[in-house]
Amino acid sequence: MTTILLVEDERDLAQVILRELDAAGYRTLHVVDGLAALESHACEQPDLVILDWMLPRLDGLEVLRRLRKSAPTPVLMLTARSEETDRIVGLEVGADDYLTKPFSMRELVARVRALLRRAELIRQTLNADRSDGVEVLARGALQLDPQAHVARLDTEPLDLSPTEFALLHLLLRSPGRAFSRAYLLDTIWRESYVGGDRSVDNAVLRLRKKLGPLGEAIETVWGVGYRLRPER
Amino acid sequence: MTTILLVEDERDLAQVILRELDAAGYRTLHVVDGLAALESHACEQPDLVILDWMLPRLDGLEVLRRLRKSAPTPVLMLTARSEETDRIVGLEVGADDYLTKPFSMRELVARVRALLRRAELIRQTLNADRSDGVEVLARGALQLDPQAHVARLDTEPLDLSPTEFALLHLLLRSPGRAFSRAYLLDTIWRESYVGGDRSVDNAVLRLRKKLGPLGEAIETVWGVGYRLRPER
DNA sequence: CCGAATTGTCGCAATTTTGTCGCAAATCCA
DNA sequence: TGGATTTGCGACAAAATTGCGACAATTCGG
Repeated sequence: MTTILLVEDERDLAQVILRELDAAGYRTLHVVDGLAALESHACEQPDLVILDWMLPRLDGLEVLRRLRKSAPTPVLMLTARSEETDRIVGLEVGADDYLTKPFSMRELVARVRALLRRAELIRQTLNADRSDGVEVLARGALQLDPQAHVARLDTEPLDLSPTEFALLHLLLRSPGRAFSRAYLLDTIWRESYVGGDRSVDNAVLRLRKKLGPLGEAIETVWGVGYRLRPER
Repeated sequence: MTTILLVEDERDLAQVILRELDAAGYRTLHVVDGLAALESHACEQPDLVILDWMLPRLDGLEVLRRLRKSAPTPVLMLTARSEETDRIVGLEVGADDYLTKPFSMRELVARVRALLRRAELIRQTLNADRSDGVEVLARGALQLDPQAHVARLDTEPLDLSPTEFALLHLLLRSPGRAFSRAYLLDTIWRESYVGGDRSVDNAVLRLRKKLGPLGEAIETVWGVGYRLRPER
């Protein structure tokens, strides 16, 4: 059976989430701090981890970092509102998805399903192309090091804004995949009160400019969004 | 057009909100009590509901509970209290977001937009769920990758419009099955089925052209619609 | 508190897509 | 075969989407 590990210290919220996942047919585990999370993960090998950002003993970011070193288990992070910087940092460390509090149970379950499905697909296709968020990504003369938070073009460092960096990182993580504007807004922007579709356009515009000739590798998928053209 | 149902008994506040939503380009409906809310929701099927917590005749929480039994319409709750317990109870029943009074119109509109966006995203995800939307489909030299949103003919990418892509995707998902024009309009054109049958014809026409020789694989089912001829 | 960097918004032009119409061609049915 | 339907298809206009510059709001150091 599919097992989900919930790492959440707010008891009330945790109760609600557990009941919901249970009802959705998943086996659930629950721990309330970061160290326990690592232990439980090592010993139970859950199929997915739901991880709160703020935790006693070891915060969510650090937990995520360490998880990533041991296994590719998909991670859904829970963050409180307006932790924008943290969010982008989290993306770079390799969380697979985010939910901003407050969120509905309906949405949580939907995301869990989506993540599990994606993980399954990756397992099936043996897609080695999947990055675990800490490895250096490259495409042609372009290179991106998530840990160092540096992108280079022909060894020349690119001066990217946080948004541009996150966008490029996301695109590089899945070359060839088309991202809808809605998905990008939900993944990179995340704050509910910002951004219409035009914001995405502009972010892409600015990134394309900074990438110079390689900017053309970011293709427009008409009526949908954008995609990084795979390396031949 | 996107329709929003506002359930709010304070007339003054309601006026302000309605004006704002109107200015933002949404179609608005307004009722002042819980029972009317359920009726209106059943009959108008709005895309989003803004629901006050305290209402005459049937309180917001109960309305929410009943709404959830009938439809997944996203709900934004307005509440005067900000206690943790209320938040938890609300989330459990399935509210999608909260606003605590007083709030700014700017924020309200932003949240509305975000909720609608997210609802669209969830709809997409669930849709993909139902129809194996992530597997690469193929038929002869033709290949379609839903994730990348790319179709190829002999490894050569085809430049398809959104409608053409959706149509080809649908056909490839069920080779041999005949689709009526009515069904296609309902499935691909969705609510915007302003188009008549001729729109379908044209979409097929354009798709056939772009498919070249393989265009003939899309057969006309006289008096009904179209079908993709199965591979031998 | 001031300047620089970042980012959201707006407007307009350019591009692409899509619905409609008219007529020819094909199909069906008696 | 002949007439009634239905479909194929080119052309055009309307609508939708995107590119992109300009500007404003915001943030962040110093």
